[in-house]
Amino acid sequence: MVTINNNNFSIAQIWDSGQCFRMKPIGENTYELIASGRYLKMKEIRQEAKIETICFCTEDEFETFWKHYFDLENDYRKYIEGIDKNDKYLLEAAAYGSGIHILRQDLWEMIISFIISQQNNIRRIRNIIQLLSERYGKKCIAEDNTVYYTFPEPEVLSEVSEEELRNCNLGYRSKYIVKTAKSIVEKEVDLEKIGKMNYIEARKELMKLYGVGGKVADCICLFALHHLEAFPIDTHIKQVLDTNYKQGFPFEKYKGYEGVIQQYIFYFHYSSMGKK
DNA sequence: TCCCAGGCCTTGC
DNA sequence: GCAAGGCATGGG
Repeated sequence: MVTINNNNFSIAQIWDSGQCFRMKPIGENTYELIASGRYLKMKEIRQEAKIETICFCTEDEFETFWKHYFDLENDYRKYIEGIDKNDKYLLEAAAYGSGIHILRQDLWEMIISFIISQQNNIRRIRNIIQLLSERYGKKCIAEDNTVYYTFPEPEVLSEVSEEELRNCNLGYRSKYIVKTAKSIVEKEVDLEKIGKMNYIEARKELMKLYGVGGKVADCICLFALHHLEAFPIDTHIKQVLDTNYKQGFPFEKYKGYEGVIQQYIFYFHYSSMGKK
């Protein structure tokens, strides 16, 4: 068991902000998470402004994997402190989501997850990914005997027919996934190389995948490759920019961490919509 | 019933 | 190069 003492880290907010589709609440302030074949149970304890997060894993597993995964070496206070003091909307958004971190999720999993995300809502995306994992992932048993399923490998999805995949409620996205899985297995698009590219190169390379456009590529860059300068513009962000930043959003003020700012805005706006 | 959800692809100009 | 239309499915 490991305890994180960090007031700018809230597993509840990270779950709620919809950047990770394989996290879910399993009890009061308690969440489970499946990432890169691992299972983690976490509990968030709040006392006034203090946040403690308990991770039910060994010190070794925390140090070698989860710490980096949650980007805990990074102090997010600097991002919030860097916000324009005259920007009331952004100040409020960042205060609301001050516990958000940008996770370092698996590249392949983010590619498929955000292909699924298009024209879709977060609850439905989660259900689809759960179905995919149950049907095409590996069944595993955690130390506390919880059964969980890993995210399906590219080789597996590349062999599934488009028609069969449709049974996971993927709709028209089914063909995107089969084609994308094939181009990755055949290394037309090389994930290892993408991992070493900068933001601009990686984004361009990802857009070679069938079903990956600019917005999805930006999400992959942000949530898997940790290119914090990526600023995905989806329907929520577009609404905010159109109503609160009619003169244009001041990207130049947040150079290098535009994506963190994006997440504060997304979470704030998304929460205000009553979360469909 | 219509509209929308973390858009993208194809077509037509 | 760019604006329209189509696309699966479920929930409000």
